[in-house]
Amino acid sequence: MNLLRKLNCLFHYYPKSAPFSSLISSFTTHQLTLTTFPPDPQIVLTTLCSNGQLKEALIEMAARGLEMKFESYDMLLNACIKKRAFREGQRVHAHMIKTRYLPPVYLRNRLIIFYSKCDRLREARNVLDEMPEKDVVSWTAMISAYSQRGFATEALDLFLEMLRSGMSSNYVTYASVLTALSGLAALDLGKQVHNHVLRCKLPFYVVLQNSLIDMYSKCGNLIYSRRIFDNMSERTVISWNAMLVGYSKHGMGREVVELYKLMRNENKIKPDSVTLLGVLSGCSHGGMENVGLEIFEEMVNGKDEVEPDIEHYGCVVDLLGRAGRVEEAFEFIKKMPFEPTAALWGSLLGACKVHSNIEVGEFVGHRLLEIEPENAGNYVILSNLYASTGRWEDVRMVRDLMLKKAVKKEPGRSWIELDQTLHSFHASDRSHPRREEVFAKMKELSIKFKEAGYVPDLSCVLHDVDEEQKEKILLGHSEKLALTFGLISTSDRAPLRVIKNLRICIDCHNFAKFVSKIYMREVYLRDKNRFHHISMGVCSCGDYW
DNA sequence: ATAGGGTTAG
Repeated sequence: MNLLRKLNCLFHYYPKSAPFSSLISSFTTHQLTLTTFPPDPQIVLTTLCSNGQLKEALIEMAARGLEMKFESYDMLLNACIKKRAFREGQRVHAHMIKTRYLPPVYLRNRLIIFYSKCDRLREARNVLDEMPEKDVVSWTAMISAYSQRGFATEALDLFLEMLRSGMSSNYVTYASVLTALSGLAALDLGKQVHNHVLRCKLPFYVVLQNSLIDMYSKCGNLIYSRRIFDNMSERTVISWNAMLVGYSKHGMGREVVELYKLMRNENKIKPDSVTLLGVLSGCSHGGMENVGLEIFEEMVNGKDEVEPDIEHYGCVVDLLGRAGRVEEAFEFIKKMPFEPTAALWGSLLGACKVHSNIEVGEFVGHRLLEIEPENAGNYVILSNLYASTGRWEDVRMVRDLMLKKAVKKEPGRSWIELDQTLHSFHASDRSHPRREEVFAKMKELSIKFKEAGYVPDLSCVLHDVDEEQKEKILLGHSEKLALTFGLISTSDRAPLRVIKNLRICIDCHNFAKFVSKIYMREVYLRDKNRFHHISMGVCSCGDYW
């Protein structure tokens, strides 16, 4: 330990670019008083790696050529993982190949983890595919890499491949698979995995329980989440956060605040930054502005509490905006101790749209187009704002700007799970085997709903086409297709659960209300941000989202 | 060389 520190001090006397081995030989002659010289090369590497001196460590690696060992590679890779140093890690990998070193499973797993932490999933997958033998960690590391980055189908495919190969899973594998299912909101599949986990009679793992809480809430079944939460004999802050965020995403402000109070009263687990994000956004989505503002006030004044960071300030902008206090939100942004981010302006712009505040909205919108010109959503909201106040020339101006900048919108997709199968639709999708039935039903619904008072909101269509064409485009929106498909494929009164990868459009939201009212269906719509629970024509989001 | 891979937020 002392030696390490001494070695480290010595290094600073030499130019950093000098090859390491020459450096050592040069000072061994002067420093004979030091205890164990020449130093063990492993200790040299250890020191460099633990100091994060990657460049020097790589020079040492090159100098050692074939003498690199398991421990040396392990050390280097771990340092690269910690620093997310892609280039450096790649050189370590290349060194193994060049020296014909055959890494054992453990080291190959480190390579998979290294590549996936650097966001290089293809490289990670190559390592996995080339492994002569894999263990449970190899598979799990890759599955979780996919799940965490939103590649849910790839994660599931790989999980199936793992099962087929005869490898058995453990609780970490299940937790990763559940994350993938949360992303897809595949409730039935999630339940199946849950059942399987129960049958396996695994011991109690908090991590696994946490991912079950999250899976059920993201699949729209909060009752199950709460049941798991209540039955836990031991909880971590993540358990509380998962439950709080679940209520928040479902717009259940009262439950959020209640659970938060329970957490404070129990006084066993300390809230963290994520807890407060969940509570504040829960108050915002759940229509409890004043409670949220009070909690934020406590954060600002508190002593050993969580210190508010920019995202907490963002929640307050949301809170004020929702309450229609748009000017106040604007002033709040100007006074914050942080530089406002695009996301923060975006939330204010959303509030301006909902409350038709053209003065603030115009300023914020143009500001946003400057700092985030690649985000299509900004153009759409600003254009909708202009449309809602009849400023058609400005609508055209924004649309032209959007065309000029050629911003690409992530294609909207919606899906619905029936009999453990996900049926996915994009706008005006004609690929589904039952498309004819779906389109026939859509026409019927359009007429029926109009009689009941549905007015298509043409301002949701940005294309410059005539009204009839606009209505056609509107009717082809993916969430309407998925809803209609659900309606014709399930029994009367069965609830419908539709998921959309983007935020839901106002017209589709309204359309879903008519579905719920006229067909007496509970409609659960999950969009990018939150859940909409629509019942008898009324939505839990209070029409603000 | 018997661990590592894992859960919440956006």
